[in-house]
Amino acid sequence: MLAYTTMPTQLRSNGIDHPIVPLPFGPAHLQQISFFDPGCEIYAQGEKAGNIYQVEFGAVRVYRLLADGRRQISAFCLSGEVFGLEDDANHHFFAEAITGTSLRLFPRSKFGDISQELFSLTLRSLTRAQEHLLVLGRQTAVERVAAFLLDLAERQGGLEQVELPMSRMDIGDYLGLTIETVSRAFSKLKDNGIIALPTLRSAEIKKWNALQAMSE
Amino acid sequence: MLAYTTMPTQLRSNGIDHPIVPLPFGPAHLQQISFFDPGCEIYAQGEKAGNIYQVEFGAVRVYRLLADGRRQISAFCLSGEVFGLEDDANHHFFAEAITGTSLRLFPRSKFGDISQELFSLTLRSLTRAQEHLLVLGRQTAVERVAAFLLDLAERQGGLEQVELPMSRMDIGDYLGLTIETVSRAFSKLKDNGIIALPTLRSAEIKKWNALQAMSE
DNA sequence: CGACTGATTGACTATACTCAACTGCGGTGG
DNA sequence: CCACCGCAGTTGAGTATAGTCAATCAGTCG
Repeated sequence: MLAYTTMPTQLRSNGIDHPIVPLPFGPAHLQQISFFDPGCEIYAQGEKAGNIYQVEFGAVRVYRLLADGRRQISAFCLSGEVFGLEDDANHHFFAEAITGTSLRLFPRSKFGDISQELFSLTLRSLTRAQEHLLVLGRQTAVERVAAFLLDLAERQGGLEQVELPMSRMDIGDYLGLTIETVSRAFSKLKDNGIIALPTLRSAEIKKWNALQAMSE
Repeated sequence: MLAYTTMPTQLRSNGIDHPIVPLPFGPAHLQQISFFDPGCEIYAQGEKAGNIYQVEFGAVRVYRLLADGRRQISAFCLSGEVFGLEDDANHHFFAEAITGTSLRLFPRSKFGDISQELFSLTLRSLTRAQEHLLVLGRQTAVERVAAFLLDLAERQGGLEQVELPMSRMDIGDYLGLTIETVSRAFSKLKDNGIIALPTLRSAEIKKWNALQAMSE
């Protein structure tokens, strides 16, 4: 549950990392790199928002909580992806490392003008959130899981082997489902031969077309 | 179902409009104003995205469709609010006027640099979408309707009289519910004395605290 | 090897959906 | 001005999907 400023080498490779495209803004000497253990908090709701974060390797969940503990994960961030953009001085969300995670920090205050790149990243986040609204508002459990797997597969380079750094609980809280329903949806896809589940934390897409059809 | 470039005067006042804050970017001579009849399409999914739109008066729904016709409304836009921001050359969503609506158009191509204001608007849209994820993913039907009414009330200036320019179908497609469930939720809130429904297209908030409590 | 945690499966329940009947508001025409 | 019509909305009954609670299984780490 600690953040490091030196790199614990055993964290370097977890199978799902690939070369990232560094963010094109901000002078390099202003960028700081930090390491987070699994479960480690990156920022909390209400905290002052000062940085933008890019994942070097690892995975991050960004989420909100209701008073009674219900949780909605709004995004998983993988290598090369960016989070921490807020419309306010304070964070409205929590961010936590899922696995051992390395982050590149960009202090907002040090930016001069808003770059076209930063704007594009924000628009991409917006589109992603809006697409996810369709999933949560209008899709069944199996459709949500199918769409989730396709999304992850695409973000990991389109390989059929998909790594799942997050728990079933995380997936449920992302898809608006319980862990049992997530599990049943995985089982159904497996029973139909559409996916295989070689380990708990990976999936193999066997029938892309069928999965695509299920996600609509 | 038509768009005008002159103003049909009978559309001017529908009770929910208040003075808007004009967008602070773009020279005035580049801004164009258009009028849309109820149900009129403003843009379609796949269409080339060239403009940003600000609502002068009226109301707009922005939505996506699944192949089988299931619809998810990602946002309702009221006076002063902005939509049409896309991360791509083409629109990913549909936008339609709900009531008679006047829009101020800002051609993207005519902007020079990305202004701080435009960036802020985008971040606000992003936060709004992410907050809505929590509603769709983790709240019950009554909680969704309560949150919806509070949100509308706040955006209309915090008055207890809330105008509902959209149909129950629209509300359902925004909240991920059927019209029947929306109707039952309204009735439950009414039966508990939390709201009144003077007409089909308006609601009166009687017990703010109770409504707030129901929305969590 | 054993204990612990996370995941799966099963049985039952609750919430929201579907289908259908009915109500009432709003608009039109006599 | 009132009566009628049509459609949006409401209400009811039955169903289906996902949630809850509980038991079992599997993978991980001492």
